[in-house]
Amino acid sequence: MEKRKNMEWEQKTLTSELTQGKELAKQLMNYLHPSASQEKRDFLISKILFSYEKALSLLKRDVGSDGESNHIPNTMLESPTSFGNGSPMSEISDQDCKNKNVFKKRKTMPRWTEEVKVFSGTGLDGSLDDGYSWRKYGQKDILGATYPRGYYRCTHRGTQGCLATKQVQKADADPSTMVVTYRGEHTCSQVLQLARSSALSLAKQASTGNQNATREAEKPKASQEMSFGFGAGLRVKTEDLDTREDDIFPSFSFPSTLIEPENVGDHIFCATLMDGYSPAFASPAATFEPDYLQAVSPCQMSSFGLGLDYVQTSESGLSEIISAPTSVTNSPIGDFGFSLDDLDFHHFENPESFAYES
DNA sequence: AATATTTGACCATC
DNA sequence: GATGGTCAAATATT
Repeated sequence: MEKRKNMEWEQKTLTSELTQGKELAKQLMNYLHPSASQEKRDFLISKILFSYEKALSLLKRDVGSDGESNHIPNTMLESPTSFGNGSPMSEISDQDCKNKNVFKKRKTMPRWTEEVKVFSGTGLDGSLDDGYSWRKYGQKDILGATYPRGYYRCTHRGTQGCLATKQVQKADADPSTMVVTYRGEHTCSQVLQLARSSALSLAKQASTGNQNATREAEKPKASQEMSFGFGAGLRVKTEDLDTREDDIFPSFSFPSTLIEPENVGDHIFCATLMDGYSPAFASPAATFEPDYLQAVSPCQMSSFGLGLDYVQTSESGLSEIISAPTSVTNSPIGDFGFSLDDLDFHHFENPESFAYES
């Protein structure tokens, strides 16, 4: 029924992504000549990467073998056999499904979440923009809570099947504090593409040493929004790390492959921060090279140059406390003027240098 | 069963 | 018409 539909859809998406990756790779072959546009190559490469990351994301979600991923929607748990032929899940027999050991963990740990507490100052409130576009789909008075909880999903759910959602709620104690809980990963290309152009720009500057080369080029909308939303001096704090292995080293879709596990260990903050976002610069070993194009999520961008602490919460999530401590006005974007283009390059080489703010 | 989350229809605004 | 909010009902979770 509903779940079946969902899974069929995911399989379609998976096939589509893989097919697209294949087609893009074919296209790339036509641009292999040195005379061909490097930019086009870069573009194709990053598109291919994205396609595969998205496909992997779907697979992880579906297969989710023990420890590998606990980011499994409950909707996937109840009728695993309804997967079509060829699907990884079709390998799982009915008996397996009845074996509690197989799915027990998933039952108790439904979805992975990321929580963000946003201490917004006056004037920013719930409209605080995290760079993604959301559509509100519900609101509910929560028992014991003073303020209602708003439910949002990614605008690109329909078009790109992005399953990310978030909940926004004012903190009981402090109405000026917003508690934002993120659920699911963004698989939409919105952020990726916005960020890519900027990353490309930066990479070029770095490689050529020409600071002005692409300055005019792209000021990604996302980073501008971020500067608007978070620019008023965000603060994020880290607190109670969950002890569950899966949560400390969450598996993740996007360019998580770029993080070597050992490096993740060294930077739990970064690893968890990037969980759900793009961890391109999470690893201390991650170098930033022109042909190493990666997406930068708005969250990351916001973290560059702005003190951010992130909070891993008990609910297998990541929390982020963002505060606008002082007078906050609805300053226009330009007032903050923050964008990747304005960042010093060393920020990328020393992720930890900007990650914390004690 | 109670509560939380999502859906889907409807409406408003640009 | 595209986009996004509201709200009751349906569904999922605890």
